[in-house]
Amino acid sequence: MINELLTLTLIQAGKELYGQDIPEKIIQVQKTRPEFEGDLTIVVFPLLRISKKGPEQTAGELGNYFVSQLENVTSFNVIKGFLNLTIADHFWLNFFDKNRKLDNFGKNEPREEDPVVIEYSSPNTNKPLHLGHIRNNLLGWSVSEILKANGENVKKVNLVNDRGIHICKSMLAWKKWGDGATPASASKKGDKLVGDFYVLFDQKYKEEVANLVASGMEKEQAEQEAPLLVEAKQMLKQWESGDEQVRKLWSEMNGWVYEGFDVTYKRLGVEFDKIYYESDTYLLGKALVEEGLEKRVLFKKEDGSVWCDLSSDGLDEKLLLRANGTSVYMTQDLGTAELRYNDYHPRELVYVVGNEQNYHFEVLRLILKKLGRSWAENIVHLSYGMVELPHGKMKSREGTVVDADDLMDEMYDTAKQTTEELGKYNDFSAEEADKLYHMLSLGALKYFMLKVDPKKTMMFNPEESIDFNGNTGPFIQYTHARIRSLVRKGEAQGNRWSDMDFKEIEMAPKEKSLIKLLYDYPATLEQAAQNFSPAMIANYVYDLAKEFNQFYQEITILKEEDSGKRAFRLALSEFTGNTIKSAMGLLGIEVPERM
RNA sequence: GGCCCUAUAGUUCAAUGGAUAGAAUGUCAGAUUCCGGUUCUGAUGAUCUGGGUUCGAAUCCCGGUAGGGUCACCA
Repeated sequence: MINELLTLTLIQAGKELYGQDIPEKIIQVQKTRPEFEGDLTIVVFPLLRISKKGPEQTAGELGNYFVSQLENVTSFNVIKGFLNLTIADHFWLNFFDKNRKLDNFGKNEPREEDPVVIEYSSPNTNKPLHLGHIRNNLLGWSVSEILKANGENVKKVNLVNDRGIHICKSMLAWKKWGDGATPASASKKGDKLVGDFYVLFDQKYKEEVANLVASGMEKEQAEQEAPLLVEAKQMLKQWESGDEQVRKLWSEMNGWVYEGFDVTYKRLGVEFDKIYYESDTYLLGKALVEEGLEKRVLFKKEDGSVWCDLSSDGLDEKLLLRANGTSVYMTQDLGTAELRYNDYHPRELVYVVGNEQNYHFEVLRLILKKLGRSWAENIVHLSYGMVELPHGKMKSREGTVVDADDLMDEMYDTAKQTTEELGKYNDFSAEEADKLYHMLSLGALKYFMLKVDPKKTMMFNPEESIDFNGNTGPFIQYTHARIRSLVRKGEAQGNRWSDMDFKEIEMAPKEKSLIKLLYDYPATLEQAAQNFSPAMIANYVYDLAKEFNQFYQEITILKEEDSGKRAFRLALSEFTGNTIKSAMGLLGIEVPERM
């Protein structure tokens, strides 16, 4: 890497010119802004205390040193405190030649080490997946791929919340009013069917509460004592005590939900190495609570409930077991974390969970530490922002929830319509066309959601998300298709470039800037991995596509008369296309050969 | 109210403490003897507010304003 070389040389310069050690921290090597001459820039302001001279003079002395010491630095210029270095063409061409044919350009070989376990998706089984889950799933999947590409040993896991009062509500509604309906009989996805009964429960429950209030009961009491809720709670108890009838219905309805989820997951293109179910793990947390009581990390109140006192950490008391001995969310999560640690001994346990649960994870880590689990420090909460709609938050009561399947359907239709209007490839078979529309619609959706910094709340505008112009997935997919078309034509024309040597070629400015951008891919990938940020990849690949389009617009390729230049440009195009494909792949986005 | 997070062109997003804050979209004006016009070029337009630290602040610190999250024997 040229940056490291420059850094080392600068340290050497500090010794030779000023007799001092330059701390690496204060060295800043950055890309030269396009409006200035040069390729890489060293900011000299921080070095003034080493040189004890003015910025211009320091930069000048350093510039001379670089040129005299490094063959790859051909010239320099100084503007204010910025030392702009020009890197030799043969350096860029050498990079180009060495990397253009690699199929793993920018990626690292897998390292043999303890895994990074990434939990994402984590659905409840009482309702279908919606827009919020989509951000979660896309993020989790993409971050996993980015870490893998960076050489990490990654395990993707899902934690399904398959037990609790919520699923009992759906079950109860189904028993009362379902009339034996199944996904097959209702012609409905299983998750949708179960979700419908959850909604139905809520309606009927509210009616009951309203009636009770009308007959004179206090609202609070009515909410507690409504027969439906009492019955649902009863059902939960039956579930916990292993009642055969309840368990049977529970398995059956959850089975429907999983079939439905599988369809959505498959369409989204996500998958998992292992799926945990809370029904299997919720008891483990109780063992940890026992341990905590013995170690006096936790305490029991008079009513039998168990708590953790976190006031010395600036937080409140946290409930871990209810007075009736049943476990809560935190209890389950403690157990799941321990199980997962035992399963994998991971270097890092990453949880892709919305930022509304920041407090939860702070507490989780604290309690595990108090229990003496040193690996609690390896818990990383990849906390992402909420997805908002132009008219505010999604609210199920107001019917503004954007359903995942519906959204993908709409995007598919738009992709189809847009492509048909252009009418370029009417020779596609129905099957090919279907595949293309799928590719484009998911490309638009995934790119739209992943290009935003995960930490930030994002605005989801359905109309803009299916746009095909500007900073969008289809724009990049189009660029790729165009490159592939170019390459095919280049080959058909009889050009051959794979074994050619381009070290002596003279680069046009647009060619050089494209190569320089390609050079950035490995470092970008590394940064994206460090920051768990698919957005960095998305922004990079957009820049790359744009840079290519400028090159393409400005420079003749197939009609270039010099066969060497023609081959070089085709090779550069092919390399760019491959890098676009690679980067988009990390976002879970496929790119077409034709569109 | 306590704690946490956020605030950048009309809008949606960028910017390891570094040069004149970049894109997209919108609006206006242009480009094709061409290799795919879902492209390219130009114009327009922004750091919430007041202090502080620094050679240098959108970025770090303090106060204010506005918005969001969270503080359940829900998950």
